Amino acid sequence: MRLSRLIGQRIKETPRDAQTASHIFLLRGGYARPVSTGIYSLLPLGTRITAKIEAIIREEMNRIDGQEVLMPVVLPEELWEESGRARSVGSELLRFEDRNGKPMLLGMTHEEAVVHLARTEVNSYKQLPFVLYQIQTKYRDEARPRAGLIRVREFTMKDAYSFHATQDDLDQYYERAHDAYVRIFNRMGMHDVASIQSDTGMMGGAVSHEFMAIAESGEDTIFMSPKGQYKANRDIAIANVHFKKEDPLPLSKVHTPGQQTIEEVAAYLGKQPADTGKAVFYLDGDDNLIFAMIRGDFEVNETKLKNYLQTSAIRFADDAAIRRAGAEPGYASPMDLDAESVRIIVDRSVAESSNLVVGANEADYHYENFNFERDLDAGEVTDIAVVRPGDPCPVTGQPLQMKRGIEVGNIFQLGTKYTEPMKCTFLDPNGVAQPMIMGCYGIGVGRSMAAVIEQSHDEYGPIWPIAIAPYHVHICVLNPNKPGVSEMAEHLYRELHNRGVEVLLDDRGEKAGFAFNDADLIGIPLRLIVSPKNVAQGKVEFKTRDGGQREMFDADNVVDIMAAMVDDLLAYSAGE
RNA sequence: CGGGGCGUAGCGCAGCCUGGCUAGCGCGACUGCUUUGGGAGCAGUAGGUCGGGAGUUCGAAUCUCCCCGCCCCGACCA
Repeated sequence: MRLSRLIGQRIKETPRDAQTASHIFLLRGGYARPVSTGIYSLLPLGTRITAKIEAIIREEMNRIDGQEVLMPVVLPEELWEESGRARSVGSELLRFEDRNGKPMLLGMTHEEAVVHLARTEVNSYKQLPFVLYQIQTKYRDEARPRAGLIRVREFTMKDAYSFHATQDDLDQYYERAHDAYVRIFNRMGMHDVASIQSDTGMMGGAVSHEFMAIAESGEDTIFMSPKGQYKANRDIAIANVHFKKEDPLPLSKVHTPGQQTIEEVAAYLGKQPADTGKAVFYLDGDDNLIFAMIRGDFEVNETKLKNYLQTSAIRFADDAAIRRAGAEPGYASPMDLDAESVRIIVDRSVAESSNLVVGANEADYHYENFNFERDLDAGEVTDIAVVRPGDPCPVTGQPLQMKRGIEVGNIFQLGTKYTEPMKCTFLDPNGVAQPMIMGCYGIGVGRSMAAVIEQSHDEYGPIWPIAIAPYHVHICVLNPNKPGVSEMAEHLYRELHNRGVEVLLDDRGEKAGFAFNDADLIGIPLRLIVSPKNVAQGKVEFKTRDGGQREMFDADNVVDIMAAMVDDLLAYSAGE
């Protein structure tokens, strides 16, 4: 490709709307353009990169017995009524009617569609297991798209679905899929990807992992032990905090005028937040009141609480609801509550600590020396705490580290969540109909491209790993009008192309600085520089985008050298 | 959905508070000449419903109201 013909302007100045590295460089380098909030067109460079990412994914999915299919983006709502998700998924799902008034929707994920396929094509245990995957557009009406391609509304996703006769078979395939994912992200050139335990959310199912590209701009928070023996999303992370048990002191009511927050009460009584108990009231989807109690120095993890309560949505309760249960906002106590109208959930931090300050259910009063076992004969004890950086790892006991990550892939064991309601069954050897057991496996393609930039860039632009770079070699031509220069450049361009090397030729004759800066922004890993000075000496200058190598090659053998180098690098990154 | 910011040429911005002639600047684009190893110089050219609508006014980019769009934080998120 000649740069003079390439569509997609480089932009010198940082666009006002872009903040993160990938967003800035995807716009500045001419890879992608915004069309609407969270909706982008890919320009030729971006399209080449995503095509290479998709090719890697295809190879690896085929290697683990995936069969590629293509399911529709537009689906009838009735299919989602069968699974129950027409009701359970909210406004993220874009719904509309076709010309006949039939309810339709845009697929945000394709469990229903693939189950529809599976049940029509497969009916015997002899056909199991099998794996279908597609690389297809998804639409989610995100409440808040952000950071360029990292969180968008319309996006390309590889989604795979496996179908099994037994849980054991699913377990085995799940491991293979996990290994394939590790290979895929390695081959893309992501150098820091963690597979972590995660919440299963609306997908349902029991076991799941998220693949997180570690990056400051990531929107997920991860806790991990220093050597990675334990890794989990903050939503479900646990810590092995030891709480101090002391001899219970007598319960006593103290006057705490105007002191409502944990900080105020602790300071007023000369104590630490860790010496207090915090009351947080929630309402679940059916407006049932939940009293969550946790030690004052912790926060309630709403995901853990939701999972424990087996409810899909909770929200903070208003003061009126709190008073109806007999509690006093700001001074709420777990004691003396109407156990009929409120469900009391007590975090381990409260149950296993002693002599805490808690509310007295009376304005301007607290109790000192609350002890759960002695003073409360109600409540369910569980872990509803948000892990904090430095809390002890549940596996090693070492301080947990907090990191940010971009979720580039995930894998779920769905079980029969979809196959049962949608009657996707097979006949087992005994002739008995059984629901198929399912797993699903996703990778965000555009998000992966953005994640690679987040992990691999400098102040000038992206530094593409060769496996997904839009081209392998970038030829900068300086002073093409001087004798022999453009001839040399055209010769290299032609010969490298004939050797199967993908070459971008900057034939514009721009000033050196201009050409180099564009080359940096395009980020192709290998660069050749053809200039009058080099041509006169029969040389071609070589350098790598990351600055690691810089060398003069003889013009006579530069084609051989470069072709071999590209082959070696590609083979290496493919793990061969 | 809550909070904040922004909308003037392809991009980045000034002008707005305190209304006033043909709405400016830098970059980019186009033409010509000169230049050529880290974003060149000179000369010239094109490019604008000042986000949209209504209102106030002799007069609105500027003031008022309504709407729309975009970005950031939060809520939410397979």
